[in-house]
Amino acid sequence: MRTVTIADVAKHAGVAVSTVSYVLSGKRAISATTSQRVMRSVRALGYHPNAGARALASKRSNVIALVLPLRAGMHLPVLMQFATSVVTTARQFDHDVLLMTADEGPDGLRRVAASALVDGLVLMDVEIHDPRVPLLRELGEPSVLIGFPADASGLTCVDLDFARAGAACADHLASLGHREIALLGAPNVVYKRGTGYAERTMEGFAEAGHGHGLTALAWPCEESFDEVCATVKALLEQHPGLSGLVVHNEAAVGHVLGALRVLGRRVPEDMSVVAICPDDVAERASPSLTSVLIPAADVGYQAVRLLMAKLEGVAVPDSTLLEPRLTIRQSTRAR
Amino acid sequence: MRTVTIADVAKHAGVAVSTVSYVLSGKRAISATTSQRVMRSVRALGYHPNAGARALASKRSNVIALVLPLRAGMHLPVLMQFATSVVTTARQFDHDVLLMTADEGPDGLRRVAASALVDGLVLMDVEIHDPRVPLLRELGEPSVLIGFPADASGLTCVDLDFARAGAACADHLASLGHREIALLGAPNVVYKRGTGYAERTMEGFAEAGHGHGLTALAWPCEESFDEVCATVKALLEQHPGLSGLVVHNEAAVGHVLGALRVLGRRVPEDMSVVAICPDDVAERASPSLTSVLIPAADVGYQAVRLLMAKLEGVAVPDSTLLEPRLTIRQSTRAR
DNA sequence: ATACGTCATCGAAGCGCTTCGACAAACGTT
DNA sequence: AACGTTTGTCGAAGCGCTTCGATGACGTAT
Repeated sequence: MRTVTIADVAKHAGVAVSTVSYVLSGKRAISATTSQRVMRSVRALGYHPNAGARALASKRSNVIALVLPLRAGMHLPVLMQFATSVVTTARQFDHDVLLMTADEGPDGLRRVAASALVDGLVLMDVEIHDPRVPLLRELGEPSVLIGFPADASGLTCVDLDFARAGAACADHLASLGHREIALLGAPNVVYKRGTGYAERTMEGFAEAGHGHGLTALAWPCEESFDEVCATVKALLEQHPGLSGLVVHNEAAVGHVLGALRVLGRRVPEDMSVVAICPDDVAERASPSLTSVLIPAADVGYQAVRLLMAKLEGVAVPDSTLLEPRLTIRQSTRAR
Repeated sequence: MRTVTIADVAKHAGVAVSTVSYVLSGKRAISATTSQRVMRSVRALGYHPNAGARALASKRSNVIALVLPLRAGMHLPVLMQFATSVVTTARQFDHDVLLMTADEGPDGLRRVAASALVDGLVLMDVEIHDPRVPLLRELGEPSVLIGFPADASGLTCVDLDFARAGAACADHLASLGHREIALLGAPNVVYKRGTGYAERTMEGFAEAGHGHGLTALAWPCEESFDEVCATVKALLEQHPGLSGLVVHNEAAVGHVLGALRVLGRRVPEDMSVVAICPDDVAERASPSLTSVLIPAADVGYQAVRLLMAKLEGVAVPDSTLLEPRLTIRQSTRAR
């Protein structure tokens, strides 16, 4: 069973090959009757355009690359959510997604760009000093970054507004009358690496806290139960008046609750807890956690939307920040 | 800056286009001197073959599809590990990976196959009655499944040997002298759906347990802390002599430890716990957990390796089962 | 010397599609 | 009635690559 080509469709419909092409692409006006006849033939023969031929002739592959970093301490579930939303959105724009990991290094990006395998790139989890960024500038390939590098000039970036997410947590705790609050963040290695969102959350939290006249501390936090326990214990010893805790570390959030339980602090009676994490994690905890969610699906959608606009030659804003949304559950209460 | 084509390379090296092609593909003998001259030109010009043209002429896109299901209760981190190992391995074979989600339905698979966008498919997380399987048969596209459907005849499948994983846990607990043991598995919905690996683990566990003359129970387990707590409590009340627990539920494993703590059972003094989960989760717990790990990276590697063999026309075994490996840590001890 | 492989290379014919210019037919304008 | 404009369709020229058969230039056997 030879595969069906556009010539087969043309013959079947009794028109020229180019007419079939124009019916399918809509790039020239074709009469309704011809158009219908062609479409009927397309369906009758089960025609699917050959991707390679199309790419060769049109200089568009209708594929975008999704470039994942492969780093320690990354939050796999959230990455996965990003990825699926990028795929789903790309399909809505009639594009497919090529999955790349950054471990192939710069050459990988160079390769897919130069071979015209992809029309554009979405880079996930971009850091302050991300090695992929200079290369991106050099390639001049249409791209969208998820996250913000130090120098974002000339690039298109999308992310949750982590500063406001941190601030929202502080605001919420302040409004409940808490006077001493703390943020437990990512493991130390993440800050050392210069991960923008982690730092921005801390800054937003501290600034908002101080704005309300509160004591607002920010500590990194490792992810094993024992280390979390030790950190929480030290925190409570050094600041006995602490009554509000923000956890920005998905892997540690369960352990923080366990640690508080072990240390005899009830949530929310003795300690209010806010998490920055996906909703399912917040809901699975006991008590369910007041949280700011990371809108992975929306970020992925926006990234693809912006990339598609760029591919169409439409100008897009350099920077897109998504509003955080705080959901109140059972883990916070007035002091 | 026009992109460099094979004709540019040929001119630069003073040879015919076809000679360049043969140097690059190695499909015909080319003298060492010519070959070197061509390679020098390739590097000098920074030539990368156009993927579309290559695919059109050779009928091979050098891209494989990775098809993810999108279901509730899936272990996102494990999926992600699979995915990255598939990508990495594919690159070793000079292939790229197109990421697809099953939510596009059968038409998605049909589309990429018919359009020659991909040379083959890797389907992840295949279930007993997976709707993608009949379609796959119909398409006749080279493919490898991760997981086992009810009828695997004529298909190539890879997976961890979950039955032996369950058995390994039971064996280990039996060897430590435990007489009443239980398995806490996936949420009920997963079994209802007919998820092969979950059922096979249970069966392997129960069979091995009974083989050792033990009482071996298998319960499903929801993933919220409160439900885990209730389940563990009920289990202990109904079976006071229980001294060994196997947890095959990544999301719940932390909660199980928390529940035991709350219920006043020490691990491992009062209760030995074995987990079936990735190493990092086992190591992050307190105490660190004796575990059977899901060899995601190896499964991904094997899947791609098998697919590449099929693409080369080499016959491969229908079924590849990976041996489980049990790592002893601090959560189990002799009774 | 002649015929015959072997080796290295070339030229040309596609692969299946898009797109450009051409062109007839149908329409509106004066 | 003669002339521009649209409108709808066609044919042909590529896009950049692979691959097949042809062609010399050799070395070796006759």
